[in-house]
Amino acid sequence: MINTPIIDTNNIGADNNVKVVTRFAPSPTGFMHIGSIRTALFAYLLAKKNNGTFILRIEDTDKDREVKGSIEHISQSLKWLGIDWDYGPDKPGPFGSCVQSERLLTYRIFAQKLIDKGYAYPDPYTPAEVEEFRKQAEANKQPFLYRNHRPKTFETWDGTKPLRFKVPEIKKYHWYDAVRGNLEAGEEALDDFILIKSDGFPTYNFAHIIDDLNMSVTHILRADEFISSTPRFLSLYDALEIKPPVFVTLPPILREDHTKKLGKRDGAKDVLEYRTEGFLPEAVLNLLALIGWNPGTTQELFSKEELIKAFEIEKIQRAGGSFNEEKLAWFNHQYIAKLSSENFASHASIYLPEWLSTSSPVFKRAVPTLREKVIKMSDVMDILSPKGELGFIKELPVYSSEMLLWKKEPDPVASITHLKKVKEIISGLAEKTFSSESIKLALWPYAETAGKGNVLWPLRMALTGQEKSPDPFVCAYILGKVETLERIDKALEKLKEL
RNA sequence: GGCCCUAUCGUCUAAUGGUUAGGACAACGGGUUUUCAAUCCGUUAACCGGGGUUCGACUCCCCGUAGGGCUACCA
Repeated sequence: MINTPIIDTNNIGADNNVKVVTRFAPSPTGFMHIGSIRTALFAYLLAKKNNGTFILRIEDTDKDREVKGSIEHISQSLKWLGIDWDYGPDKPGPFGSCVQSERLLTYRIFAQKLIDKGYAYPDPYTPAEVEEFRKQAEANKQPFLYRNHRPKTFETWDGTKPLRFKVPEIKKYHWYDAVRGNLEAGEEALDDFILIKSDGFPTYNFAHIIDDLNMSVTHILRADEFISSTPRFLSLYDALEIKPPVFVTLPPILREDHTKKLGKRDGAKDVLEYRTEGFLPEAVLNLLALIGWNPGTTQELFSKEELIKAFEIEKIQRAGGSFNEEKLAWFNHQYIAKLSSENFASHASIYLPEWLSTSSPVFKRAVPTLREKVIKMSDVMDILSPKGELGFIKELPVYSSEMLLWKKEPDPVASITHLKKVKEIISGLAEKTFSSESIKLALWPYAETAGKGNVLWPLRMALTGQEKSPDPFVCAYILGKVETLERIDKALEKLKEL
């Protein structure tokens, strides 16, 4: 028999009066993988789309892997992206704590229930003995199944040995996944897995099921490595006589060459590294949302609110995708372009060199240009560095007088004439209305008659002394009238040397 | 070894039996331009292979192939 979805996978809140509850359940390992964040995002979107509840649950049942400060790290990562939770480590729910290490009693209670039903027993073997069974099976090219070694009679569990689950019925399981459809697995997928470890902590396999039950989770969103273990979960659901939630399996995020899953060693970054590099949360969120999901339209740019509105389980993809930093850069550029001057300044502030503050007039005049050129916020460092496109702002670089001559028509005498005329025109401009537009407007007629290259190249070089820069009008505006005229004077001196 | 999942341009993806296989990033070319960038316009580029089913398959089925995952007192 094939299980059908228990409830409509979308719009449950609206249709069935059942409140959608999703959760993101990371382990505190100190690293927030981009794929984990994608899982969190989808869980969040599904909950919010249905006016449901999103829970952040910390699965800290493995003391060896735990890294101090991880909860703070996880919280910061999610907050940065605007993925906020209704219940979390800082905010217990009606079901109690959202930190598994603080829920040990609950797992004990359910463990006892299983023992009472005859579905759990202490593992009588030493780890070495179990390992031996495993090796034997491997040598015989057989799948290792602990249940083949299940003791005939069960001892009383005193808590010092691992507590194992006794699979109620060995059978082929069929189940429904909201993304993958009908799935199945053979009997070898079932085994007497460990419920509670000898250190008293539950395993993931056990704890997450109890928590999802207690927290009334309706949809489990998770990566596809859990498909294989789903029969185990189902057999546990059976033993506990509870209905499983809706399984929503997300496609994996692979390396760009698709040779393997994107891991730390393949350059997978912690999500907060993107913040450090100057990516906006909107851009990261947008890109992530589009890996493994899309609205079926040609829309690419989505705000968080638009994502919530558009998100549908049916549009989640089955095949694995990859995280493309070039596209992230494009998204980032889009979002930076939309930033107000004030917001741009606050984002840029930490990357600014010491000589430039966000409150300085020069910076304010440079903002539109910076905003246009920056791909990621940290780029402002390069752009403002001595060799950067706006490096000339701090001070006029040393340049040779020959550079003042336009390559196509190198004429010192003409250049002096042009620069003098340019100086005269700029001098006549009012400081109040000094803008790149007004400067261009004033200079343009002369530049057109005398030749744009002849006039504008020497001017740009006089102001910047460098090969690459914005156009001379912008440069003059950013420098201000006084500085502009000073630099032109210097250039005129240099030209006389020729 | 066993079990499971997946397969459209280089990348992210659309298509749910009938399309000139669409969009985006990247690449390339062009317009604009004193330079670089930005911007605008355009071009190149894909149904993993083989069998079925069907009047008709990217779409459904089977077999290969390739990739991924699980096979822990990790999650």
